[in-house]
Amino acid sequence: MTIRLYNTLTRKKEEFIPLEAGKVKMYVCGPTVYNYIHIGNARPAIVFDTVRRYLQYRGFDVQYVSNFTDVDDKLIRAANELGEDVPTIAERFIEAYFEDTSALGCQKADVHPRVTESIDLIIEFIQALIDKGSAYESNGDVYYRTRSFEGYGKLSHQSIDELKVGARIDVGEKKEDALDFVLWKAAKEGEISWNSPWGEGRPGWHIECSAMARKYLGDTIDIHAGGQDLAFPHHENEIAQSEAMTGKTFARYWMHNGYINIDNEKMSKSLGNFVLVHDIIKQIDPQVLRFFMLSVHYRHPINYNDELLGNAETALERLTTSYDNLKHRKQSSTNLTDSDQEWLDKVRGLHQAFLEAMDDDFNTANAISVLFDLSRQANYYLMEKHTSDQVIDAFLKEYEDLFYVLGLSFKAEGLLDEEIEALIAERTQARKDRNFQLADEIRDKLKEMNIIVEDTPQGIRWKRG
RNA sequence: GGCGGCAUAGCCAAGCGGUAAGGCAGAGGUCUGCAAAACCUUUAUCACCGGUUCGAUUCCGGUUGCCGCCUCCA
Repeated sequence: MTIRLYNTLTRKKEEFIPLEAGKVKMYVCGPTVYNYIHIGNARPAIVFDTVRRYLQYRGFDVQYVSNFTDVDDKLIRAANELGEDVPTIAERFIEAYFEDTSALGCQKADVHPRVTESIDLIIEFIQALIDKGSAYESNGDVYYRTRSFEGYGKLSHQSIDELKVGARIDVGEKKEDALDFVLWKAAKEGEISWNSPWGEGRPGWHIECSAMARKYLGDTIDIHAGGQDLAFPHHENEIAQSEAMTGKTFARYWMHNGYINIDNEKMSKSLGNFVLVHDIIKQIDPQVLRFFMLSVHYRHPINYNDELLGNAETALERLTTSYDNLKHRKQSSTNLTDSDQEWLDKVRGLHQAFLEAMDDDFNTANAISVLFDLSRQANYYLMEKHTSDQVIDAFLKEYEDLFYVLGLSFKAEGLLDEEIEALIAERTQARKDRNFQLADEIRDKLKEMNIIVEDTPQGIRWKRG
């Protein structure tokens, strides 16, 4: 079995073969840290975290790098508006980024390089491009000579002349050609800046990824990923910079995730429909957001609204309830019986189905449907009079493995305090006495205390509401 | 104008040559002291028109309707 993934470069699903057997070098474009991340930023974080987890699960040693753009126009503007300096704002939102993505089940990258910590590197990179004739200085700015790169447009599949139609030249820019893009921006009065061979200034946006990817992952990386909108011009420019620099293929597989719409409209500031992760996870379990995003194939657009999120919550509960019920039943399960082998085979079959789904371009939608198959089988099994530890454990382990790969987890229910224990005992006695009125009163009382009790043939089962 | 994507049940969403996975919602039922959980039953001529094929939701062409990129953007 091999993993196949859709490569934007070739517009085909390709078999994934890393450059170096068993190792994957992966670079994911990170956020510009001038605000809390919105759910659109969360999608690549979640999707590519899942890709990483799956590759690791399949035995690859994954080196995962994701940058922070901690200086640019948006940050400078935010700094001016808030009356703070750029580093302060960047630091605050980098911390917030880690909080938010961690709540969403995303693991930290192996390296999170920042532009402001990579200035020397970037300057060297730009200088090398100038030396090779790929870039030129102009009034303190440095531009990339786009037409000098033969393959320009190969990722977005546009010819350079068609692109020219949409290219723009800002007032004050001194480009040789409309398609040229900036590598180094001369500082305006009072702006945060660094000294360079071309005077005070700061890096342009695209150069940072080329420089940092190369430093941490080498000349050629396996997977380069980001939002769909980054394909052009950002990724196209990265290719031009990096390949002009090294003469080697920059990234072998390009992955791009689709957009999120809010009530069928693009999220935008002008519409005022931005949903920040920071806000939404106060209202819902962050896992629900993750589950919701993974329930759609990563390349397709997702529509977001409260109702859909609510559906996802109910759906996820179906899985966690099934898991909890298995755990509860384990207390009364016994030894292996003759028919158990059949169940173990079923679990194994579902495991294979999960791998097949994920091998096919990380089809998490199908992978999740396998989880529902697993819950159905588990629920069937729980209908049996006798259950064995071995089968229950197999189901539990399968749940845990698959949840882990998708970055989901089960809540630990913890222990009950004495008061609640006593109430449950009292209710059990009341039911034994067939005093159902009292039993129901206690059940209501527990419910008010956020404890839901359920009666099963194996005794009381409780969960937090 | 150029490049690309999408159109599947009330809603969401897989499938992409052999007459439609899964979830949510709805209806009916089983189980239960009542519930809950669970299980069973039930809901689709796959936008439209042509073509290729023994056979198309799935491939090709066209039509219509949405959407994205080409400019900062996940």
